[in-house]
Amino acid sequence: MVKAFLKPLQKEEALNLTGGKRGRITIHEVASAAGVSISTASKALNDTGRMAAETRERVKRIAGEIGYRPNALARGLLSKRSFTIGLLTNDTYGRFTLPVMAGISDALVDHGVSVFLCAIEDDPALAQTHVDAMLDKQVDGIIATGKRLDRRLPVDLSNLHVPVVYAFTEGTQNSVTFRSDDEQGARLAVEWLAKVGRRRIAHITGPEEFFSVRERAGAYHEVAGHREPVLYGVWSENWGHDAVEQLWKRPGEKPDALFCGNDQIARGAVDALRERGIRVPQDVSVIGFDNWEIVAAQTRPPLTTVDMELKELGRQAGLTVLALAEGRPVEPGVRKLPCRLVVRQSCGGKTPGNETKE
Amino acid sequence: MVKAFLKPLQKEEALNLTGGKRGRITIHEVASAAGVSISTASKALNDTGRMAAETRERVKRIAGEIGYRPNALARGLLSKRSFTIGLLTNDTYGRFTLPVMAGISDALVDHGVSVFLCAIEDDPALAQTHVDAMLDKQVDGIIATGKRLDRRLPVDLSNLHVPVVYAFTEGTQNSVTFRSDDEQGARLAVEWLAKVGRRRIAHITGPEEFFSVRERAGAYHEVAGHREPVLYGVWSENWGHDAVEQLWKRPGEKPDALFCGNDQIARGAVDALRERGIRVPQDVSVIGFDNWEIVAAQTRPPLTTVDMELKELGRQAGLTVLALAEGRPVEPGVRKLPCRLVVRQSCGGKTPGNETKE
DNA sequence: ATTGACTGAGAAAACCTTTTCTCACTTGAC
DNA sequence: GTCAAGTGAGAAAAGGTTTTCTCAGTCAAT
Repeated sequence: MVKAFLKPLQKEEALNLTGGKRGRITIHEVASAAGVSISTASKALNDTGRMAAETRERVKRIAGEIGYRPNALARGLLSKRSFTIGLLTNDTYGRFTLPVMAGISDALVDHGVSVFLCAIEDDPALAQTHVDAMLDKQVDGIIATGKRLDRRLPVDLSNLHVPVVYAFTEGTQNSVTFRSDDEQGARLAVEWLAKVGRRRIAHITGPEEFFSVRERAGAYHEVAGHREPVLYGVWSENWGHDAVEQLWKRPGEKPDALFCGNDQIARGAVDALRERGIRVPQDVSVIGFDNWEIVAAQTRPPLTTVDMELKELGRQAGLTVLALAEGRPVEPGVRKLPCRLVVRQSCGGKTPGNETKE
Repeated sequence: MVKAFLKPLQKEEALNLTGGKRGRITIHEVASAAGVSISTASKALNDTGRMAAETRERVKRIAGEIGYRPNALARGLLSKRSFTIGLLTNDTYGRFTLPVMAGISDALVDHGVSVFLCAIEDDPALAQTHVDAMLDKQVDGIIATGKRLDRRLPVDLSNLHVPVVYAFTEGTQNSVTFRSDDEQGARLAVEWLAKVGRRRIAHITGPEEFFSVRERAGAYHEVAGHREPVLYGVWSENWGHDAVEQLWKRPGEKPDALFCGNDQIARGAVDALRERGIRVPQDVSVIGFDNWEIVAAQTRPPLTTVDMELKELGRQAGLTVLALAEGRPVEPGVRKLPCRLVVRQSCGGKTPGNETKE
């Protein structure tokens, strides 16, 4: 590769950019190129004020020609709007944060809003540092997101003077919180199993102290109708594997379907069934939760599962924080967004094409 | 939940914040509270200028008491430094981006730098929109990252007037690019297999058009010494599974070790071996690549694999873009960062404790 | 010819900091 | 008692933009 230092290169760049004058093109350049004052230039570009249509057009044309772009810092200083929001998350691995982030970005990019992503582990000091940095940079709002519905971020966001929206994490009093409707999602799963003809549905899931685990288990009991005990455990493939061992060692009738608390558990269960020579989906149907592509789509057979629509959740959180930033009224409270069933092959039933979204 | 609208709530907040005067506390408030001019206040807070030690202390104390925080927009307008950088990625799933992001953030948070995350799918228009938005916001620099070493992002960053650093994606002439040393990583893997006593090592990997696939295969040939053909395929568990079928259907001696191009392939291979009644690691050692925890740690047995140290890569990219932003000279070129072997159980050999980092 | 309304455009203030320049005052030396 | 040097602190400009205010000029109506 080349040996030259980068410093001189930058100088070259600066040179061929504005022909000697350092820095970016400002509205002053536009004004003088168009032969008007900066106030007129500003008004022309923003479609405000009064002026001859010809003048307005000329200014706009020239601005376009010389590649003028307004300095958002200067604009923000005056308007008190930075067109920037902060996304705070303690989900290091990004399983939940990334889809949420994608949704936020998707919803806000058209409004010219950019997103600061701040991954605070579970470190209160780090979290505070990031929040302070964001506030210093005059973010228009903050979205807090996490990996668990029933846990708070390790930082208090309740008395900031910018709006805060919570997504997939527990919010404060009088805040706006978006979360998935786990009850409805679980119902979707169990109803699907019933629809494909299953009657003896077992439920293998995560730790009972998770709120969403209890909600899903509640819906399971309600829909399945029987009093089959729920197998609580951890969120791992190993647990799914072990739970199947337990179930099949028990005397009496075996289940003909497994509703698993997440895709990893489902995957472990599928593996255990195969090891026992039980066919999925012919002998037993297995359904997961999360639609974590990397797990659900790669399992053999690919998992039918419940998608929490996190991207949509992010989209709505983004639009809401924007609304609050613009002073539009928003009703506080918890908003539950419906889940969606993704049919693949692990339950049998009709598979309407390739159901993998995005 | 409560029925009240959020609008009046915000007003309340604004009220108890500065006692009637809307908005944040500025240096004016500090100055008048301390009985000095704003210039003196500024100099006191920034440890510049000359003044009585007592004055400086008093200003600082009062600033702390009333909770003054300088407005980064105003500061940036003047200093032409926004303490903000942009991270551009086309890795929607975040497998590579998240660790890189974590490293960047980790390295820069102490310098007061925040990071805009922009996920451009592979959409040139979206990418341009995001780049423009970042430039408008006066980012001090941009880091481009991707999911493939030998592919460019769908946007030209070569003539920006802010520094650009490439991480885990192909850069332009005279740029700074950070990437993992796949050759060294592959050598690490094969040498480890040799060290645990394996001699007939096969290599199952991804598509040959990937640069990193060719590099790893090259190192494999070199270290393994023999002319065993490489099995090229795709990055999926299914391929790992199928490749084992192929290998074991072939006449002649079977391999006693598999070096897999990524963890997913390794996982598929382990599954296939188990189905054939071959024990891992007693009969065959399997090693992966990527150290994707979710795959590597959940496989039974957990995979020994190669970690590309993406977080460190991000850290260095962050520090480099910062250096460039501050005008410090940086030698252009491609920097290869060494990989690290993560020993779990799929190869046998000694397992020095729990080797999962972070 | 005078008024009134309207039009097009510029001057200046404001946003919040930092930095340079200036100035009044003190002190020590001759 | 004058001068030079040094000290502490404030005034003002700058950064790029938006917005309000002002003003000169035009035109139609009286």
